[in-house]
Amino acid sequence: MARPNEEVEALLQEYADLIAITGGDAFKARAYEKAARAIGGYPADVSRLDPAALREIPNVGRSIAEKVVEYLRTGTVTAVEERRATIPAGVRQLITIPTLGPKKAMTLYEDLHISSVEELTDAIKAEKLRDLKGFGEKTEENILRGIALMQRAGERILLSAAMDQAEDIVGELSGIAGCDRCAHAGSLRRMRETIGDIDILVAAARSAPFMAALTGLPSTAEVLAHGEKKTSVRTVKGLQVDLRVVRPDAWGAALQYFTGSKAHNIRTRTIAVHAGLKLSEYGLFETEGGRRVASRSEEEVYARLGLPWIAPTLREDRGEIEAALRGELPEVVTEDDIKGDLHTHTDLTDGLAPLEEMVAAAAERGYAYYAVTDHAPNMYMQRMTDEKILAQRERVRSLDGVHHGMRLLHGTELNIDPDGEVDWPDEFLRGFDLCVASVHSHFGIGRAAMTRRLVRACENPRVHLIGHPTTRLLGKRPGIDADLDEVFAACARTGTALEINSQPDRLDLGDEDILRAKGHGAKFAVDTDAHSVVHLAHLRYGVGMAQRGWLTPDDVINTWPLRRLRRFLRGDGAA
DNA sequence: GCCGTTTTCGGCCCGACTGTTTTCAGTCG
Repeated sequence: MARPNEEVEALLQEYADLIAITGGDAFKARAYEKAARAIGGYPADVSRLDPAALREIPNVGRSIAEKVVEYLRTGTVTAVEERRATIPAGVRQLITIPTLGPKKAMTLYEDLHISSVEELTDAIKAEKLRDLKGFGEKTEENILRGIALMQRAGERILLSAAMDQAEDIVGELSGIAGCDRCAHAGSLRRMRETIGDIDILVAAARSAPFMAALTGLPSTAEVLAHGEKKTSVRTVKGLQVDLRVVRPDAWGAALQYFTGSKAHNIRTRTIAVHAGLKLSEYGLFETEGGRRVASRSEEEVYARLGLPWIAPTLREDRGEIEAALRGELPEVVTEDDIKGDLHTHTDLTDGLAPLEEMVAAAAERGYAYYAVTDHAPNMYMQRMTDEKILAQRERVRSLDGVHHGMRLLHGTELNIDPDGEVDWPDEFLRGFDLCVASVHSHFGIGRAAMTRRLVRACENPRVHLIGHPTTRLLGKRPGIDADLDEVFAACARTGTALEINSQPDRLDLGDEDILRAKGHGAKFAVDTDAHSVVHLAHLRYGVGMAQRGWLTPDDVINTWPLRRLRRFLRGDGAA
């Protein structure tokens, strides 16, 4: 099951949505939203907290603490159930469509009895919406575009959500007697940004206990297939899970088989055929006579094909086979290589945790350095001022080196306006150790203007790093329209790094863009953009993207020792 | 509903954009 904090977060968020849709007090809805985020980002497991400790969480008071306790004890909350009963679940689905909020959703339900995305699509096609007050042709177009975007994401879910579910299942199966090995494979192991289904592999002499365990999990909603070698289920969240059980001596061949993309596997099997061999999930066999020549480990299988072990994140047939054959496979960056996070927030702006907690948690991760980069004034809602950021700088300086010698960088996340300008004048920006600059609004200014905007930001000598460069939100918002090749070239020319933002719904840059940017000679920073302590652990997903983009530690500035990083930030060439 | 006092109510992230409207509601960050 998901972390209890996340379950509670989802429940409170749903309650907030229901309040908003049914026209309840907007501040009350906001209060539940804030509490939901605070609990989702709270480091301690809420299911282990008593009511008094729950109220220690910011934005959690008596009423919400009681609801959390009720949920943890009974699995439901009466108040939420009552609201649910007043409105079909599909109406809440409607507000996930971009440009469609609670007010419009309620109008659609009350006036046209629309309570699903399908009904909404039909109503638009029948031109029924344009007669409603507040709706028009443009509204219809925007809604249709939003629906199309959601459907293109299809049934795939975010990498992080799939990873959580997979790790729960692997945890369960690993505890069963007779389990020799257990791991996730497939696109999840390759760290694709979204996941269609989860592949789990077990090595064991007997398969039955594992198959039974999977079908019996509380998260299993439906059994799609149930056999000796393979079992498939659908979870309550609608995700398909395929479990394969193989004998321990076939582990490596099975893992290789179930990890590679289809294209990568075709390549490896073809290599086998040319070598007089046959590769399957059970091993690498001689075509003549059928003797098994490799199967125990992936390394053994690849070696017998004349290849080094290839990192799972590279197995997409994007040139990794050729590179391996030439002995030019990159030593991709790993989570262990990352020496610090260069884009993080605190509760001075929209983060959840105070500076001291973020810094302490970062130090626990073993970082050598850590940058605090709260929002600058042009994100008006954050109400940043010169005084506030300078006061924070004093606090940052006082914490420098305090935890395990971890060094602190004081930075900010600037807002790139439509002209490519940023928040503060040059003189004030000089006071920061590090400036991230990001696009947060005006997404539709046109390709030429957007390209110019980003290039100008790169050319600003105070800007070190372009945050979430395309500003895409997976399944919600496409990336900006810009000539990215021109932007990447500007980054390489000016010594401005590109962020690989690890937030699971961003993963921005994505792998294809990373490959292109690397081709231009740009450098990168893998950051979490953490708004709470728990977000710091999202780094793994950004590292996954970096690997899929073939990046080595030398390409990633926050793997570098602080001295080299500082040279880069000062603009001394490519450091 | 939460928070912080000005201790028990009043304020709560605030401005911009879009598409509707004919002066503004809804959505977004």
